[in-house]
Amino acid sequence: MRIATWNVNSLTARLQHVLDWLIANPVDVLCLQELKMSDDKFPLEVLQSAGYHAAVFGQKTYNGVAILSLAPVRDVLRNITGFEDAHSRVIAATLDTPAGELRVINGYFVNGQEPGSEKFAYKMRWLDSLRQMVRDELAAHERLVLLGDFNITPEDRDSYDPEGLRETIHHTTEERQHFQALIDLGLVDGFRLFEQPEKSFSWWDYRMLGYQKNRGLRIDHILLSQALVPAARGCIIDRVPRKWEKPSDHAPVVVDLAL
DNA sequence: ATGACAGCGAGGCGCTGA
Repeated sequence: MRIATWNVNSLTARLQHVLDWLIANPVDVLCLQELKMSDDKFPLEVLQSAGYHAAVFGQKTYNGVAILSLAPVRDVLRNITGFEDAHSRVIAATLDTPAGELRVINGYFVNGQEPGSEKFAYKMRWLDSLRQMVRDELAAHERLVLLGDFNITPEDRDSYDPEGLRETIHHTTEERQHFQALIDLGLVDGFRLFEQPEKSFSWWDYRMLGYQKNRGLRIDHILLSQALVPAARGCIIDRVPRKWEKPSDHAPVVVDLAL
């Protein structure tokens, strides 16, 4: 089965891209971030017509996440257990596969704006709470995927300018320690299980011809629990829709699992 | 230090994103 994550930067603005991409890439699961719409605006019928079930956690204007799945979803959780959050940033669900159940946690991680800011402090608190939730989820679900827009470059090679951007947002030691702490729970970066081209990124700034110059960051990730690693067959970033007219600034990331 | 894009909700620009 194939599982994908894509920050669409408004599902209203990107619905046709999502539908077109799904026709070309009929993945089993597509996790979306930055819906920027309330639940009542979610285009459930058109996605059902495309064959997908959906679990949605929307929000007007900002944030919002959803899990689309060919298989029905159950045991849906919204936001981080035990963490009061005004933002809709996390949705978790269980799917049944031929090989057994699979837990999926889809996150739109906090941006953080600038180290030292109140938003950065919120990002750190949010990451602390997320880690506790993932720890508990892993204890309950051996086969688990944590994916989404992490807003963290795990390593220097995940940035177009690691020296110039050192200790700026997405590049700080603190953020990278949080990423590593998630890995230390027993997760593996699916993308790095496989040989990848240098300068592989998943986001490019709209400004200053960022995409054309490949000035990007790899901040969208798919982490696999140890039990899933033997099933991993590949992981790619699909840059194709980033070249479409009026694109999201993020590209989809797709993992192929032999499940 | 600032702005460059884009989307949103206003409301004829400001906020946020990364």
